Amino acid sequence: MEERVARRKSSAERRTEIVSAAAAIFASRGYAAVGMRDIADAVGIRGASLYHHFSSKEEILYAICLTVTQEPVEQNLPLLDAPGTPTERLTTLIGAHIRHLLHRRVEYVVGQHERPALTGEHRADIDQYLHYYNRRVRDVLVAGMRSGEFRELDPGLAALGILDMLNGVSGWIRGEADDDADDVVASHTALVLGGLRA
Amino acid sequence: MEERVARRKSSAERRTEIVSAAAAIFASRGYAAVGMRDIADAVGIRGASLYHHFSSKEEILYAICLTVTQEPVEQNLPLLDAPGTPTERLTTLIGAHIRHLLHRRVEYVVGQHERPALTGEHRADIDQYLHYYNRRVRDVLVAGMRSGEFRELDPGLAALGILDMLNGVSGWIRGEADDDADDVVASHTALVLGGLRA
DNA sequence: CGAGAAACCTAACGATCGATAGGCAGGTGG
DNA sequence: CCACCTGCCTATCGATCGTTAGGTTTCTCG
Repeated sequence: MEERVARRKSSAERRTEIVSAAAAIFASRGYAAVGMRDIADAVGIRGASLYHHFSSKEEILYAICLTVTQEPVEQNLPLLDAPGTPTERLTTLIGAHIRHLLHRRVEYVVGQHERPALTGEHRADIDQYLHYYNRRVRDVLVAGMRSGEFRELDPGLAALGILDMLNGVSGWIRGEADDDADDVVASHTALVLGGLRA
Repeated sequence: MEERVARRKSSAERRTEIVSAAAAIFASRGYAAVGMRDIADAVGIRGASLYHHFSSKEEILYAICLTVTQEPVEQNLPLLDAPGTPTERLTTLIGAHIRHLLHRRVEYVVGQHERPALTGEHRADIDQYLHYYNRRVRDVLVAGMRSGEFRELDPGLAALGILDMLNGVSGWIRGEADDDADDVVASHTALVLGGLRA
């Protein structure tokens, strides 16, 4: 038996533990319907003790939202700078986006549903990441239209439509393994690039 | 001056007034963060008086969710039964879907964000409408694949992707006039049917 | 015009919320 | 070994929540 006396956790450990536990509860019951005591119960401490790690409930929500806006900007967007045609770069991005979303599924659900609950400053921060991500996707569409690979569509509307389709995956996908993503990545990539028409 | 003494409103008028006022507040601040007194203020009555029209706060949310699930089933889906090729019928549906969404924009925002807050029975009702709508869209995709108009894709995944893209419009569209929808309908229809590729 | 229904009111309930104050214990560096 | 910091505790605050009880005003219809 590897059982030990419950070791005291470091601050960094607790923070990530609280964030992921809160994300799971927020995702299933909604941000405002969850109390600090509910979050505390999930990690085995008392409600008031949460304030040693976060200064408010909204700070926890902010941390969750950051992982689904800052991380994609820092991890997915560099793929758009790699060499290759716009088609190849967009294909790579779609795969990375869906796989990241699968990896942080509950956080995406919270981020998409509870953003209006953020404070002004925090809300502005998150919106800035989202807006930048959107702009970079639009830019690769513009590049593809210039090169003649893509049809002439309104690049802003197309980028919004594509991202809505990708982010919507978090609402219905089951499973968390990378294998579970393969079908969705293949289908959505084909749909975005070629549409339904035979 | 047409100003009259404030006339007492009929029950039916008040109900729709409450629902649309509540939808607007729920959309901007979130369901759980809004109190019955906030809704009452918006229609010029006291918090307790709301209970003469709805038996609970959740009943108001349920009424909002119904308008964005029942109405599309009853108004949009019959278009799929009209004569025409799958391409024509899907095109018609996309236009009707986006225009209905534009007409009930705030209600869509609430319906997509606050569905988890519904009670078991009400939640099941709403999910049933959504599931049926999804199935009918998938069916027209299957019909198109059989006729050779559409490529061979997983029809379930494609239907989910297309509906995510259409419903996502409620998150960023501005304006409520039918003219504002024309560009979005044209762009999204082209994207779904033909994809990005030239 | 009068009676009853309908719409709305004031007042208040128990519960629960986010957050604070102050104390206790266990791990750590001098 | 002791002082200290840190992670967590108990206890509690004031505010606000959804909802109910019971009275008052306005409309409607015979």
